[in-house]
Amino acid sequence: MQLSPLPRSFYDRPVLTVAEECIGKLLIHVTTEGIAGGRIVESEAYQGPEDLAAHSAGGRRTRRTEAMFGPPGHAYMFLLYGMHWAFNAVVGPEGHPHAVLIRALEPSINRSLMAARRKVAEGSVQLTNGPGKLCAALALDGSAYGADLSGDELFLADGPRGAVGVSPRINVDYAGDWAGKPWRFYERKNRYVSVPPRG
DNA sequence: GAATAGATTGTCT
DNA sequence: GACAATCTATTCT
Repeated sequence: MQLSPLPRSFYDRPVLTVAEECIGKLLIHVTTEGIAGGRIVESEAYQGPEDLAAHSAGGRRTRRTEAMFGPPGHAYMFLLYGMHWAFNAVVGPEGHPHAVLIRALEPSINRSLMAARRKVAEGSVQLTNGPGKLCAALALDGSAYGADLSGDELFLADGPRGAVGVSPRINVDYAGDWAGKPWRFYERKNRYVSVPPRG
C-alpha cells in the first residue's frame, strides 16, 4: 500500500463501478494538524439527473450542486440537517451530475488525531461509522468543497480490498422507486459499517 | 436493544 | 418559511 492519489481516470467511469471499487480504498486528508485517514468500508452511488435521491435530480444545477456537474475527481461537500457535513467524490464526465457518497471508514492513519477531533475513545466504532462522523474525524467541511482529489491534501489511495456486499441506500425513502435501488456498497463483516445489513 | 425528539444552518420555493 | 443523503441523548422496553 502506498499513499499516492488515485489517477483521475479512476473517477471517470460509471458511478456504480466507482462506488463499488471505492470499498477498501483509503480516504486521506492532510491538514496542518497532520495526516488522517481510513479505509472506505461503505459507499453509495448517486446518479443524477434521473436518480430522484440525488441532489442533482431532474438536472437541478444550483450553487449547492454545482461541483457535481464539474469534471470527475473532485470533492462534493454538503451540509445536512444544519450541522453535519458529508463527503462525496464527483464521478463521470463533466456535465453528468454523478457522485459517490462515502458513508463510513475504518480508521487506519493517525487514529489518535481522529479520536481527539471526535472526542470519543480511540478504537471506538463511533469514530467514523457515518457520513457526518467521518467528516468530523478528518476535519472535512465546506472549505473542502470542490477540492481536486488528485492533489496532495485530500485524495483517495489504493488499499487492501475485502469482500463487498450490496444493499439499498440509507435514508432516501423520499425517492420513491429509486430508494430501493441496490446502490449501497459495504465491506462484509466490517464493524465500522454504519448500518449492518441483514444476514 | 429499539424508538423518538431535538439540534441548527445553508439553500431553495 | 420549509426542509435536508444525520448524530446524539433520552426514554422507553
